Amino acid sequence: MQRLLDAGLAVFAERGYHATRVDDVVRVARTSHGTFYLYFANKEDLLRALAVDCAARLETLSGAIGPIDAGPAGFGALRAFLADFLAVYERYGPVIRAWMEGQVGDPEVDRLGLHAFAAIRSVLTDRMRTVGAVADDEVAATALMAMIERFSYVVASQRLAGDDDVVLDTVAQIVHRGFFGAPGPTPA
Amino acid sequence: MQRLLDAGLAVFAERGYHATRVDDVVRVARTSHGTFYLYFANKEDLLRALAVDCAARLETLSGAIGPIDAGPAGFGALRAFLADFLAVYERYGPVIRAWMEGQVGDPEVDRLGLHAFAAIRSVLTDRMRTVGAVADDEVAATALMAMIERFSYVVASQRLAGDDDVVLDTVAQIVHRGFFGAPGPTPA
Amino acid sequence: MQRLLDAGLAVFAERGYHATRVDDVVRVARTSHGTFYLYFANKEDLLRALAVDCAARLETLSGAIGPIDAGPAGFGALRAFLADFLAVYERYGPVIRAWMEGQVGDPEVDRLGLHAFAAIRSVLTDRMRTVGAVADDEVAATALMAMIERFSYVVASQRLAGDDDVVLDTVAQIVHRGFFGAPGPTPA
Amino acid sequence: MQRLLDAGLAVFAERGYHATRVDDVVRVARTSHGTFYLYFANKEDLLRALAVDCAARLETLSGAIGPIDAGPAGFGALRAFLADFLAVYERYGPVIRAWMEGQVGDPEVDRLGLHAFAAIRSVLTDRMRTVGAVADDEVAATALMAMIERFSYVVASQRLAGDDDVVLDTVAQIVHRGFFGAPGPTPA
DNA sequence: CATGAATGAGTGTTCATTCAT
DNA sequence: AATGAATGAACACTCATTCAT
Repeated sequence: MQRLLDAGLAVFAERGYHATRVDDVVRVARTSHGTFYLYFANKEDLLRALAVDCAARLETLSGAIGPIDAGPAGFGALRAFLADFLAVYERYGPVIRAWMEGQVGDPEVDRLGLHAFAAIRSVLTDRMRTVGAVADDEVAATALMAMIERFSYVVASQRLAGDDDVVLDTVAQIVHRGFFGAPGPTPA
Repeated sequence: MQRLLDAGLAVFAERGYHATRVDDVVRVARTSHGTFYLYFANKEDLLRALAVDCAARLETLSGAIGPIDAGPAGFGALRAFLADFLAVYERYGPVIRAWMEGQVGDPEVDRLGLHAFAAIRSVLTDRMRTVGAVADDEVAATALMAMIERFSYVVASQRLAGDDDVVLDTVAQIVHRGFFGAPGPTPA
Repeated sequence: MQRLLDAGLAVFAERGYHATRVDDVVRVARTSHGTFYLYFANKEDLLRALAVDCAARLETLSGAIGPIDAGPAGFGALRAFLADFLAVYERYGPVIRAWMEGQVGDPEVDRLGLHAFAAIRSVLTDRMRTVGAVADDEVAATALMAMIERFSYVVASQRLAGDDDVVLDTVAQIVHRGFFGAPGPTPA
Repeated sequence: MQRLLDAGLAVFAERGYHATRVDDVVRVARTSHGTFYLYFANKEDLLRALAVDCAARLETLSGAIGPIDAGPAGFGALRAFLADFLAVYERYGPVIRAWMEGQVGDPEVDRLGLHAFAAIRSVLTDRMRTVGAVADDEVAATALMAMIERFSYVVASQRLAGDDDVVLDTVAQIVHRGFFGAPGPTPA
């Protein structure tokens, strides 16, 4: 049931996965405990369902990453990817955080996360492979994902003052230069 | 008491803060429940004590950050800072993760984390202010901290294959170039 | 819920408030811990609920006290009040004892008790004020309540051998004469 | 050890027997847990020791009760007894309350209390037996003791406003008239 | 399909008691 | 005799899960 999925995301976002009680989800979804267990085997299963949705969204997103090179077009592609990722994070933040924090305990949830992130990392390393400007592509891609996740977190939770566009520009700039050594577009 | 602090870090690292039972900590420390509550008011209080220690370590660390400029000396200072942070993370990872994941609920723990990270961010933005190469210093410092924390996590949890030196070089390179636009030392 | 209230009274009566474990109440009520906490926030809350009921019963009772004078009618009114109080005590003894022993720690329970007893004391002093035969009305009313509570206790707990009617007569006699100096009805 | 006995009385008086922790007693007595268990087998044993002392005091007191008749001399004897009892209560209140509330669980404590009170009741019924003015001597004595205990409690805990002499007079008056039907001394 | 009262295993916390020093 | 750190059994309370309606 859609209302339960939405409620789950809302409560996970507010309290975190471990601290949310099924009771909270049920109350926010304006339904009953019985109904919850009609659609989900248990609390973990709700997260699993959300993880499936999120993974699908990220799949689409990673398929749409354009070639990232040292020039302005590459910068644009990178910035677009960051913006897309942020959009997914705004809805599926709790799922992505559960993946990054890696302590849910459910192997299926972990698997979905590892798979989704591996796909993105693989596309990114592929798109940026030509450069060879960094010592280790795998490390670079991991660091990049970490940075993107955190930046999405601080933006999504409004812990970072400032206009979203400037934030996106700044992060894209750092990443672009970090990976290509190119100066990138001059900051406004 | 030292045994309890060590056990706390070990179990928090393995299971995560929410999932660790006092019973686990007590078993690892080879002591009893009674003894635990002799030294700590409750589970949160153990994390608080660890947070105090960790904050002190980070305080020292942030005081030792040298000037970071576009040249090789700046690169060295940055790499040294990353290495130092990683060393702290290797012990206090669970505390730092609790801070980043921000869902412990104890205001004192939060305060310690915010304070410690603000100190580091402030030193970093100060040391790197002259450059003016990024659109927003605050955003840059936040993104930087996020990246450092995640990179420490993947290194500390051995989720990243590869020699630590190469990892440090790669991350330092990305960061240095990202913030200064300089090519940095040629990767080996 | 009614079963829990009854079980609470039964176990409080048998073991005393402090010594009763929630487990006892639950076992007597033939229900589970979960159900207990569904209806009551904690053990104190159960006592509180009982205290509310008891206070209501005493409220009714104190409203029904007739004018108590030196004559046979006054004696009858007093005896009737004692009998009524005893009836309430037979069910709510543990609550009344908790009030008299005054060591529950819950301000709301204390408030209910003080209020209920103040109401009775106030009616009694009012009804008996005309006499002026005692040095201090407030002291007299307090001593009277104490005597009534204890007498109820020993009767309710069968610690006093003898027919209830004789006991009632004896106490009413002592009280009536104590307050009015009148000989009262000749003991049978 | 005397300091432990004193501390026990102090803490029992403040918190009640069930709610006092050995730790409190030890802290007030400025000694250690080890020392406590050097002198007393357990917490109950402390109460038992205090009960022995209190019983001895009451023994003395009950031996000193003079003949109580309807005249002024009887009133004086009664008032003197009340004053003596109050003096004992001021120190041993917690013990007497433990006896009256009858829920300590230790048979020896109960036995001491029952014995001490039985002695007083027996002396009182003996001293007042000649009168024959009440329906049941045993009931009368029980009610009397109850009244005395409560009156001592409210006086000792300063829950009753007013000069102690007036309180003593009032209670003695009520009791004297209650048991003898005599008007007693005119209140001042 | 939907409900929500009932359940009880699991966990945090307390505190009387012990014993090595 | 005195200490106080250590113990663990006992208890209060929570919350994911079930099932009769």
